[in-house]
Amino acid sequence: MLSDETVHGDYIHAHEDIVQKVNDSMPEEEILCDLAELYKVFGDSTRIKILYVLLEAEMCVYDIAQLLNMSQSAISHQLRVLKQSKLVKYRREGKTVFYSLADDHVRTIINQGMDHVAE
Amino acid sequence: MLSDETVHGDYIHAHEDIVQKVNDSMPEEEILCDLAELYKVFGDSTRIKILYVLLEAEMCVYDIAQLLNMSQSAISHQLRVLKQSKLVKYRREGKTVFYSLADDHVRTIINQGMDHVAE
DNA sequence: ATTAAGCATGAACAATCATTCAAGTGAAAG
DNA sequence: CTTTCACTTGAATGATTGTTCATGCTTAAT
Repeated sequence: MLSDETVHGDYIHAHEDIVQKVNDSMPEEEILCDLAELYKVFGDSTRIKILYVLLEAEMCVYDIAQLLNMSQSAISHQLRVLKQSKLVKYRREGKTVFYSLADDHVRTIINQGMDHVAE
Repeated sequence: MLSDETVHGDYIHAHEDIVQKVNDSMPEEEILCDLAELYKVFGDSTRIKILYVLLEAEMCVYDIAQLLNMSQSAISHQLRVLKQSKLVKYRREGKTVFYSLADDHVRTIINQGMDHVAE
């Protein structure tokens, strides 16, 4: 029986050493969830478009809405998500609110993704 | 009236020049949607964990399931998504199927995200 | 051929999410 | 103070999605 196989709990599997090795080098559960949350924000075409727009210039809500052919409410909702994830910041000027990218990190992440999409 | 404002269609807005500039430099709709689709795949904690596991070593479905404390079916479903997005590849050895990262691009994207999460 | 292990797949269900609609702020102008 | 503009917010709704459960497929061994 048992040649290179290992008994572990109730079942048998054949790669105990690998599982052990990987288990040691795994980051905390929470870190990985945060990472997934971050990517989830990028994983919507409306939000990607907004970020792409802001890649070029700071812009007010109404103009973003017009550029993307969407309601100003929809844009505002998504800007809220982007704001909560610290991907954009805003500044008020009279009645108008201007949004812009929070930092250059966002730029890097988007470009990285583009490389993969472009193949 | 109209100082630096511009009439455009039915409404008035104040930043025609910026809108024009951004509109010119926007990639095609389809490219941006592909980009969002890519990030959507990274935007799930189970899939991120799978990718992280494969970052260390190639591994069979059952072992991944055990490592993440999840059913083999759930893992298989997510591996299907990762496969369709060309993020992982597989190789068969007898009854066992070994999965591994498709290329080093995946590694780069994950590390990039980690930088942002770590702040 | 039968059986079992390892994995894939389809339907179903709960949960999450993006948009719309309607109503509510805050700032500036009359 | 009232109105208007730019934007925000909450509830509602339709769509998408991750997991489970049951079943089917592949390979190998008896």
